[in-house]
Amino acid sequence: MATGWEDPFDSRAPLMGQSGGIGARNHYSRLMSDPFEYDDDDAWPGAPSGPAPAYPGPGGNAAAARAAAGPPKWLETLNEAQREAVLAVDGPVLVLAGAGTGKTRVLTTRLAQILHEGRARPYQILCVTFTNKAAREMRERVAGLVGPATEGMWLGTFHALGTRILRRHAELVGLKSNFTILDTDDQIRLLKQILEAERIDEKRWPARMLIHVIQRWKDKGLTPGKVDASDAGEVANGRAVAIYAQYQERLRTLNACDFGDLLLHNLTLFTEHPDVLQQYRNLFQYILVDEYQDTNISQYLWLRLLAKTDDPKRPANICCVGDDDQSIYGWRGAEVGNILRFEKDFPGARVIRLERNYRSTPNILGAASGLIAKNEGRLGKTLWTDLPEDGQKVRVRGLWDGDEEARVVGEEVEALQLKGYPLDEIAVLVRAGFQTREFEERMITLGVPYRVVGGPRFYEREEVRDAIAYLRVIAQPADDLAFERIVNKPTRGVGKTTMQSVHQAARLERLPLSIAARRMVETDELKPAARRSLTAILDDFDRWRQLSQGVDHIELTETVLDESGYTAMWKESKKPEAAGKLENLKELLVAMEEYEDLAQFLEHVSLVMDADDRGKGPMVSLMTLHSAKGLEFGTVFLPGWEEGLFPHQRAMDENGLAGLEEERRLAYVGITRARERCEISFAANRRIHGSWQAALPSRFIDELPGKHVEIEADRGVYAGSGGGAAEDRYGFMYGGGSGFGGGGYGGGAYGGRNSGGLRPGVPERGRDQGFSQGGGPGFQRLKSRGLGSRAPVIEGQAEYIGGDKQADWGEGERCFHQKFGPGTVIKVAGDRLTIEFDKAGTKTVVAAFVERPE
DNA sequence: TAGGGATTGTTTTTT
DNA sequence: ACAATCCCTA
Repeated sequence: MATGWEDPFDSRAPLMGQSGGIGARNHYSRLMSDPFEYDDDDAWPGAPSGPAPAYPGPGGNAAAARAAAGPPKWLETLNEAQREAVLAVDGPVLVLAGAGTGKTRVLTTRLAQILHEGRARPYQILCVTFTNKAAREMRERVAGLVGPATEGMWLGTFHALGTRILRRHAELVGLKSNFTILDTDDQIRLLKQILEAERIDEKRWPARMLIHVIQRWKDKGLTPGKVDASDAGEVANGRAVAIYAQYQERLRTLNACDFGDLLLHNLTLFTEHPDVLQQYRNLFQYILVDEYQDTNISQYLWLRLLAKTDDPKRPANICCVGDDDQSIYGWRGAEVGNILRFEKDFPGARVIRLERNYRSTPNILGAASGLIAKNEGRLGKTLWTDLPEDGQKVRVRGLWDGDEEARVVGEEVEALQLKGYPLDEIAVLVRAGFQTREFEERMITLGVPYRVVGGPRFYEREEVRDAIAYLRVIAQPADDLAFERIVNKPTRGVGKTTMQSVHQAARLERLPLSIAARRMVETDELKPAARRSLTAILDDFDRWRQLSQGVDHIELTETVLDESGYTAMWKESKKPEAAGKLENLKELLVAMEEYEDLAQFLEHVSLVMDADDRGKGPMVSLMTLHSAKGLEFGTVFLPGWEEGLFPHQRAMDENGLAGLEEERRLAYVGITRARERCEISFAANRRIHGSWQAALPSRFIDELPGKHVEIEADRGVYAGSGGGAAEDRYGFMYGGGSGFGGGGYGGGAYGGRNSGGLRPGVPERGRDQGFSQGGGPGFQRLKSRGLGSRAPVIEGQAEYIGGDKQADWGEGERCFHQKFGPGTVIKVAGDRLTIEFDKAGTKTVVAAFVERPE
């Protein structure tokens, strides 16, 4: 260590045997018993009283000179609280950053400040985010402030950073450093095998559910030995812990990790090898954590291990940024408690509140604040803004059913579009993924470009995963899961029975599948046909492995996909999605170019590779409230605010008040995404799982403070269809007038199969029953009058949007639509095509969305 | 071994 | 309604 400041992990120096004397060991032994005790009261070493000693900067003269040149200009544009958060670099700091208060700005500026002052080298900074996207943005923004000085910074997701560390020390936890990272699919397949061997009825204890249980344990930092037996209860006939242990065992033999392991093994590594922990503690002089409210316990423990300094006089330089009001991931193990107990963990911690909102109008802010105030157990913040204009009130609209709701939103979007309002400033945020569908269809018929954010991720698609599986087997012959996945895909006569015998042999000889298979084909154990097929594919793999030494990973992939018959399989397929799959395979090759070699690509594909965001041009965004966190839009539509859907019934059933409060935070997140316009809506009738359900307006609507909200009767929509009752209906709804449709039905919980239809009952909350109707005949009548039929509306508007261009299509021509599949054009009107789809029925769509068939 | 008919469940999502 | 998965038969 020449300078003492090099990152030992970036030089290829051997890692073990450094530091970690006896004194240190005692110190750690105390620690070792503690990290897994989440509830203990053990406190962190306190911050020293008085000003923290300036940390001796390693940056040398250049940094000193920069520091002497006066405060950097970026400080000038910060408000007081922000500046405080940026400058408080010594000691533990918790930044409570409300929505739209410039959180990212503070984080990035703080990083820049640390680098600028020469307090630490980039590699001495650990900065953790939750998503790759956040990490990328952060890096870009910091680079924008201080330039290339960010190189080498440990900036990434918990998992990416955990992986980086784990690869360095894999042997210490029984892995090899080239371990594979499994995704959910692989996990389930593996678990199924274990369940089968254990003779556990998969019907009664589905692998999906058990993997969830195991995951939850991992989230808590619990290895099989640490799980409290009573915690497992009756799950899997009381054998859940044993299964967990076996699962871990199998992972180890496969030289694989699931996502949870990436951190869990880090915890094991750090507690069992204090000298290793010591190195990282020495290394990381500053730790920054984004979205702290979303950390789970294992992440918390990881941070806690790393943040603790060996010198009790020196405080941990850890800065966590978060917002308890935006904690919406409790269901996947996030522990709001982490943020609530920060001051206890780090006595003397400074807590800085960012409350000045730069995003939304006073009305939007007021509505959101009023709503979130109904939650208990908050750290408490009061967002404020000094915008002079209150802006438009938050509009709440009650509508007849989901179709109408989608139509109204569609119309508004269209109106905004005509006014020249940029489409990418518009978002429709829904509670659950399936809700995007009706809006999608609406946008298609209107010809409004849209994008669904957060659909299936690119690398999760079947064809991409298959292709990757081939590569994984090439890179790692021991990768059984990958081998199994593609050994008979395309079908090549290596079926279940063959694989069963291979499995058996593999288990007996404790060999990886592909090795066992190689041995078997050299004997007479298999039937000749199976033996021939299996030999062929094994030879293929041998050949490809050879090839991988000679050519780059792109060429290799091309060859493999071609020679394996995989591409041919999709080319011959008649499935409507086949063309898209081939497209994705090409896309994969393009994506691979970003990586240097196969190993690097494989590393990133499971951790980092994002969904293809090749959406071009301005588009309306459709997404769930969860995926909207962190984003902002000029106009936000929030449909589906109905009891049972939002708040979601299951959230309440499974988590009671805590579940409800998380739903409320979700609503808060939704509203605070909007800068100037926020429109909430709910429908009286909604079709869920095929059957119509009457629904009550969400309780959250009641909770919105009246002075920031306007409840709107959307006349016109029903004019002439409901015998004049429509307008009254809405007046009554919130004004307490007389009823429509007789009321009396309600209870809008969405039940299962058997609750189909409407059931009599009294709304739970004793509210006015106004808006719940009985569906039935009246509803049918409405539908048949054309409320549900789209054609008249569409054609009327086609002229506005489509102009006079005649689409280049002829009637009777065959065509293909990304969403609806193949079909036949039956009518051409301007750029609108009416198409009879083979599967999806007859629809009118914009020609631009339609392609020629292959 | 493969493909078709029955069965089943259907919140949110990152890594 | 719908899709994914499972089981069974050809």
